[in-house]
Amino acid sequence: MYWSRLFIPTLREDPAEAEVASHRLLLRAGYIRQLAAGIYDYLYLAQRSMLKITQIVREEMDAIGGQEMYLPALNPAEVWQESGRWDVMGDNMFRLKDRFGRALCLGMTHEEVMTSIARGELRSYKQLPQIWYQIQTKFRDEPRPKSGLLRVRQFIMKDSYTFDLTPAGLDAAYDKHHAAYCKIFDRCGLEYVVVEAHSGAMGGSQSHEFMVVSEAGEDFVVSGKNYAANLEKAVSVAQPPKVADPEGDLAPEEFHTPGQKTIADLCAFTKLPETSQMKSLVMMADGKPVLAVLRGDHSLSETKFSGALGATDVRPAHPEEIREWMGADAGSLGPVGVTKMRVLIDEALRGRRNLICGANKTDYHLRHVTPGEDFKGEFFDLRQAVEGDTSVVDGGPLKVQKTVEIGHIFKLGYKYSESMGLRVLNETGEEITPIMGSYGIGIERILAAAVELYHDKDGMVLPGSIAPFAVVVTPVNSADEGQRKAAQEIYDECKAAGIDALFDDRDERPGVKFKDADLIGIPYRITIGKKLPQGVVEVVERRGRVSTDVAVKDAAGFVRDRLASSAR
RNA sequence: CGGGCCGUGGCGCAGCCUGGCUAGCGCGCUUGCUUGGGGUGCAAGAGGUCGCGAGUUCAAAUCUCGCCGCCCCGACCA
Repeated sequence: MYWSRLFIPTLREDPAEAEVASHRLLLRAGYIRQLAAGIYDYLYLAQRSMLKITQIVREEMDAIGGQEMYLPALNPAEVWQESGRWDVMGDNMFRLKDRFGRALCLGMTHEEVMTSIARGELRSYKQLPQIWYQIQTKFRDEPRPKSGLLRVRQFIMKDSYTFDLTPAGLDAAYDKHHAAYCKIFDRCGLEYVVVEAHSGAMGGSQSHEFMVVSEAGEDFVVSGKNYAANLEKAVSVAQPPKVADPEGDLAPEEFHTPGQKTIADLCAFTKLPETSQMKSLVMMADGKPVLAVLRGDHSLSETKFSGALGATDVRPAHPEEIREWMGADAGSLGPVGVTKMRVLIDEALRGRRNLICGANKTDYHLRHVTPGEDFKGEFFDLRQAVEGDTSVVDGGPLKVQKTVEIGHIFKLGYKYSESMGLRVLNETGEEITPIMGSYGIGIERILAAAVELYHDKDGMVLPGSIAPFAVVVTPVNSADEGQRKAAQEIYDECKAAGIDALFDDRDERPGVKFKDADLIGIPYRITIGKKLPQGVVEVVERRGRVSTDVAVKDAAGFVRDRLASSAR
């Protein structure tokens, strides 16, 4: 392609509204433009990258026996009502009506539609297993779109769905996807971690997330040498208390704490660290109050909490509810004497003695409170892991990092096949319900995550497999006929060698061409300049800016070999 | 949905507080010359309903009210 004929609107300055690196660079390098909050135009360069990414995804999905389809983004309400998700999805679902007033929505994911196909067509065990996938646009009315392509309202997803006869079959399909995802992200040149995750509104049992560590991310991952998990789900060993508990069977004792509301206040007031305090949180679980008691320096994992209760809808109680149930305001709450609700105690408080907590009387607290003795409750692991905890696997240190989710795999179980009536006959002629899995990859998140991982002050440093072009051929002086001619020849040879090449034939100063090539992140640049009379050109690798002099006739071959060796 | 910032040629910004004359600056864009290894230099140009609507005033980019949009923090999040 000839750059002078292309639409690559690079900007000299950073766009004001872009904060995270990938957003700033994708705009500046002319990959994308914004149409509205969370809605982007993918211009030529972005589209080229996306096509390369989707091609990798397609190849690896096909390699595990996936069959590509293309389903409607416009869905009738009925299938979503059948699964129950018409209500569950709430405001996150874009909804509309057709001219006859029929309810429709824009698909957020396609379990329902895939299941409707399956139940209409699959009749026999002989037809299973199946792996069906598509690469298609999804719509989610995010409350707060942000960070460029990282959190948007319309995006492209590879979503696949598996139908199996048995749980063992699902395990195999799940493992195939796990392996395929690793290959996909490896080929895209990403560094990522795979973590245990919770399955949220998808339903189902087991789930893993594929995460790229980045400050621009919004999901937290806890990881150590032999362990990695989503923050909401991670289990860990808490740091020991900073101060040993007072010994003996001391009775709870009320003391006046005017204006001391937060744990930090109490630490200062009592001269005891956070680990000697207990915090009490009133939660509403499926409409009923439940008290959660945690160590002062820990916070509640709502995922673990709802899991412990088997509850589906969990939220913090409102101030009025707290007053109604506890007779005191948040800031003076405690578990002693609480009888009207279940009390859940975090495991980190097991065996502790004579701690401090609220007295359920505004401006009063209790000291010498022992869990299990001075108040009763059920012990569960309820807390979020924190930096400084140690691993339950090997005792090693754990860290908490921000990450971007690029893929997610779920064992769905029978949720959709059951609710939507998918059945096949088995070998003995009995009706059985197939078991399902679902698996997603965010296509533009791969691009955005790659930019987050690989950039420098001059622009993107994209992996060759997903860069919009593999090489740019740059004559330094466009007025120099010899340089131009040699550049054209090298460009032609690159094309003949099957390299995705770009010819910078613009009548620009060399600085402009170099800056633009750096900005848009093309992995290799062949510079034709002052060494041409000696029959030499330079091949500059964007990553690391390594420059190699090569003979004109060897330039295309050199780049081809470098690309081949860096693949995978 | 709560809190905060912002909205002025394509991009980045100044002007607004303290109302006043042809609304400025840098970059980009067009034309000509020039230059040619890291965003050349000179010259001449084009391009703006100052987000929208009401109000105050002799007079509004500037003051007041309402609305819209966007970004950031939080809530939320397959």
